[in-house]
Amino acid sequence: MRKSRQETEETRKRIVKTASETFRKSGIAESGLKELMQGAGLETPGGFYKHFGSKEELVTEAISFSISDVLNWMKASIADKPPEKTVETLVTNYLSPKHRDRVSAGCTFSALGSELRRSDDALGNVTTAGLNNYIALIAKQIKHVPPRLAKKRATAIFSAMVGGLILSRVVNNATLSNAIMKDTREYILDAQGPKKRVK
Amino acid sequence: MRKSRQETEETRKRIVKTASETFRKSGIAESGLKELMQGAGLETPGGFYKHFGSKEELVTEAISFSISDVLNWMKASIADKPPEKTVETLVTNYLSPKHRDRVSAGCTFSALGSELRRSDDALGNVTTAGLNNYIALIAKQIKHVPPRLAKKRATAIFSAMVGGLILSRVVNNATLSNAIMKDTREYILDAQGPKKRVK
DNA sequence: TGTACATCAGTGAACGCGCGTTCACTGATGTAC
DNA sequence: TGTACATCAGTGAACGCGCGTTCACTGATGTAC
Repeated sequence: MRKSRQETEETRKRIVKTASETFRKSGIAESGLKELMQGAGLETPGGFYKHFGSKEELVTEAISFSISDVLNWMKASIADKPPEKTVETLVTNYLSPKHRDRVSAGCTFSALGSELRRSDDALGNVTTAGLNNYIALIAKQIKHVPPRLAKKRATAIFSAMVGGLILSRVVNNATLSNAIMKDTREYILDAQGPKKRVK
Repeated sequence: MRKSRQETEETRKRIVKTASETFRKSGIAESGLKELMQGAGLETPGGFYKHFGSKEELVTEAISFSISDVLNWMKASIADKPPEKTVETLVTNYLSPKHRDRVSAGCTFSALGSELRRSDDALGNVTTAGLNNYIALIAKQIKHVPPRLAKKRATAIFSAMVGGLILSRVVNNATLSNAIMKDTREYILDAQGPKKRVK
């Protein structure tokens, strides 16, 4: 039952997309190929190897996809905002119950941060390049500050965003979870905001 | 070859300690019982069930142990410091190459953050209670500010610490890794410090 | 205090299970003329 | 444009492997008298 070139290409894309969502939701080691292939609409895991050489190869591609996907989502979210509101929009959307509760469509670093540490070279390059893009996007929104300092601040802000989201998901308690997001959001926006802060 | 009560107790403690280190280093799913038992000095995995009912039970106890252990390490690190230096000490030690490179002895939230999300009730309670203790410890160091605000700030600061450490470990590039820690450290201490900040 | 028996920590082999991967096969698609 | 053949996406069963867990067994430790 050979498939047309277009169908083959679509299947491949579906496998990558499904994998990127399943990995974020359940973890990489916990996501089996059988499950991934069924999620992509295939009956059996055997067909996987017509598209990829190994699971590791899919992991690299799926992580790369999800990192780009979320970056595009961030860019789109600020496209129609006035320049002085873009940092606030990025931070508020990131540290929101909606993002927290949609792990499978959310930020890769928050979803898989502690697993990506144990990655091979190819995947390490993908995550490193991806992180640089996120930092650069945030840095570009920080005005009235030299670019070097903007980048340093953007790095710290993204650290707080990732840590806040991870902790809000670890916790057993809805009130605490919301408080973590709110406190982190306000901390960033307060430090960032136009009003003076003393001490 | 029955063991004495004291030996049995020591073996149990060794299993918990080894497991807490191996989990942090390699992940929970990736750490097999055979490996854990050998790390604790036992020949075979069979003896495990004389100490624990299941792997899940050990996971809960090992995570609980490592969370307390790191909290004690933090408390000890500031015991001999003047009050106005304790926040700086906590942040600087946490966001340091030494901590980054010693995953197996380091903070549980940074080492396993994205895996702890998928935990059962018992483990969820342990991590939630643990996180509250970390936040309380930091909050107690923030002087000249009402306790409610100190707790909010401590929450955000710990988010930044965890996120910064995780990102510094994900990255492939030593320079970037060090920059993430430095930028996050300075961001926190600058917002926290005694000198005025405008904008 | 000494002896007889019960307990149980740890061994080592085995269990079923799901994993990633391989492979013979099918039959629609693509290619050559 | 039509026909004959080659290609290959996907199926389904099987592979070896390591997982968590179970269990009969051993022999030193603990208990009872």
